[in-house]
Amino acid sequence: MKQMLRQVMSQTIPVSDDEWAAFEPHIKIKKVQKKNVYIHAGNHCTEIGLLMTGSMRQYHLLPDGERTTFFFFEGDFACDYQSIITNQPATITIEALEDCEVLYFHRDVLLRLYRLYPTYETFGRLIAESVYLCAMERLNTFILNSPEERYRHFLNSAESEQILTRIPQHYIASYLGITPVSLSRIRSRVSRVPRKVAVG
Amino acid sequence: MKQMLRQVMSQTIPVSDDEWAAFEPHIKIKKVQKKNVYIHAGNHCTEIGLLMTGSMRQYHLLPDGERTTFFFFEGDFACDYQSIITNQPATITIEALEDCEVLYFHRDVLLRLYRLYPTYETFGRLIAESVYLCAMERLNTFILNSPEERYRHFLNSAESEQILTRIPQHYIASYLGITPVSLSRIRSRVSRVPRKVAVG
DNA sequence: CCTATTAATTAACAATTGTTATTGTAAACC
DNA sequence: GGTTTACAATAACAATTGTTAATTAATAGG
Repeated sequence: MKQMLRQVMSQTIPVSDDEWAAFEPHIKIKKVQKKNVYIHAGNHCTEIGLLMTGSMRQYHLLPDGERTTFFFFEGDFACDYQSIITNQPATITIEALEDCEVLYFHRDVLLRLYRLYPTYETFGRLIAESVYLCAMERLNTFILNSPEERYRHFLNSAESEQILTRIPQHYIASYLGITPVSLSRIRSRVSRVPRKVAVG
Repeated sequence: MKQMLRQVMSQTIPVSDDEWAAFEPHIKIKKVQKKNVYIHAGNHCTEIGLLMTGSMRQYHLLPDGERTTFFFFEGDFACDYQSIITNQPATITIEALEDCEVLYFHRDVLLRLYRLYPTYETFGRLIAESVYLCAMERLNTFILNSPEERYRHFLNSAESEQILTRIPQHYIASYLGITPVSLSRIRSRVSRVPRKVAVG
């Protein structure tokens, strides 16, 4: 079971047996039932979870409702990474959309491993870098594209596969930064006209 | 002169004398004149520059024009960090808005230091984390706020000080994800009405 | 100092999105 | 199975932004 975490980490950097031995005892397992909250906004996020089964939704609570900002599936690390980094209270809430099984460990375990093993420090850097790349890609779709372009872009992305089949549409709309009504309109527009292209 | 780089790095993590000695010889200086391009989109970005004097603008080239996505001032690291991380061609262009002096070093120098000194590896992680935090903060203003709210948010941010005094408004508009015309309208709206608040 | 160029404001109109409400559909629960 | 609840599609209207163009202001160069 815990080997799954080692395997996921190995996709980033190989972990030797003794490096793993220093980590393995600190890994725990929990279940989060559908509709239950895994990370609470306002609390300090101290644990990092690897989603084994199920799916989760991340959202911000605003004066006028919630905005969904991310989805987690099998093999994803679920946490408020900003809270992990800064040790400030979480600004987002993560809730289970399906029954979930989570491997998790305490933030401090990772910080200790950073100091003890160069491999983990490198792992930490590579994770931070890859998470940065994801953030920039997402940021760019907001800065460079209109909502309709963003939806088309989303359809062509690798992530859309899972999301389209497992996530309700109004959460997807929120994730794309628009209202459910607007997404529905865009969808009907997109299905009628393949693409708007300048013609010479 | 080069000590300035050491000082900037020390804000993140202290660098010992011999760690610095391994780095210092690889640091070079160049000048970039106003309106000249420092990083070219399409080229591999292999150098990381620390801006000593002057200011720069980062932008994407799109079919229908350019979108300004960042500004650099004294003490900022100027590079296409995505290109540095992935070793893929740069997607952004960086040009000098004022005459600039830049301390710079090759990407490979940093990668070698990562392997040789844990301190630099840790530095690399902390930089990646802090750059991630910036990206997320910016992303959130796009996801959670309307253009007008984004402008108000920008006015209250620390970065706005420098930007408002040294950057032309149409670049700021682009940076906020709107047209110059729209920013002008928002400004006149904002100056007339302090804020739109729900009243009971 | 004057001119040429670039930037910012304003206005009018088009296009898109947000908002609210209604209808139809699907899922969940008893 | 029938009811309730949640979800998606559609329509009508308001609000905001994009677009184009004209005017004014500021800047740069000779």
